[in-house]
Amino acid sequence: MSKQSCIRDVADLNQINRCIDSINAVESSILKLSDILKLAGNDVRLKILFLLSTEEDLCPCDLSDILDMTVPAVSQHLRKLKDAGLLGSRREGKLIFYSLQEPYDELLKPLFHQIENNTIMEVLAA
Amino acid sequence: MSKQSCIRDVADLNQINRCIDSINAVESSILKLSDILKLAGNDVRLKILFLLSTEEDLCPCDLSDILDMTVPAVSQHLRKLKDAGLLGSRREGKLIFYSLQEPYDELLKPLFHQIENNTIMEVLAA
DNA sequence: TTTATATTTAAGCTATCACTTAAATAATAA
DNA sequence: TTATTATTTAAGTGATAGCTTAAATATAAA
Repeated sequence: MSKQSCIRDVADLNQINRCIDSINAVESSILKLSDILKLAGNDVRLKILFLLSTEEDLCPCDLSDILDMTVPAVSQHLRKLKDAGLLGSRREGKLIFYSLQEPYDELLKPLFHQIENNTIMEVLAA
Repeated sequence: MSKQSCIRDVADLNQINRCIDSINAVESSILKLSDILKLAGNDVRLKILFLLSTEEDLCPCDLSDILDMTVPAVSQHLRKLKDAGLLGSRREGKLIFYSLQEPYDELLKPLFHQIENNTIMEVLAA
């Protein structure tokens, strides 16, 4: 309210206050979800997440081949996903295998479902 | 394959080729979805989308009050969402009302569901 | 130990993001 | 017309993203 305010007399104050309350009630969820979506909102990372939704686990070296990117570039994406808790990792000798963490699997499933069914492209066409 | 290749002999070439094929099959869907998620991966825009999933429509002036932001800042977010086709707009005199476009409503519904149920925060706690 | 492999980290660079303020545009009212 | 209100657009700025290359770290094999 501080910076400015709608001054037109047709403004629906009920609606505005309802919206303010609505946002207040979910503020922290929104912040958390937008952080997750920010990570998923990059084609390289979305590919990694998508692959790990079906593959048990993958190492940076594999992903570098699959995505046709340098290993450091892949590694830096993996780090972000791991820092946010979306991925876990396990060492096996010289290799480090990354896998999708359970709860995020659930969260992302509906989106991946749309990818596999190419529903997204239908949306695009509409 | 160009830049480098896994040279370890334990590399699962079957898995790598399966992944390459898998990504190729959904490449365009991934690109489209990551663009959408990039837009949703910002707390201001996610709030706008969330509000418009329940409110019929809202104008920049209302959103400026609700989100406590300057009108130009709101307007620039709305522009991005509209350019991507997530929002539509309708003029009514001096006011311009933005609303969520149908197919994206469907796409985002599962995410908003998680917000409303605070499932996200449970994930966070896990 | 030395060597090789896998991965991470660091530094640098360009592009993009999200805001700010000021100016431009559009519609209405006086 | 002029003035007011709603919105957009534009220019400028500091912060961040995502890559590159080079160097550091970690494990295992010779």
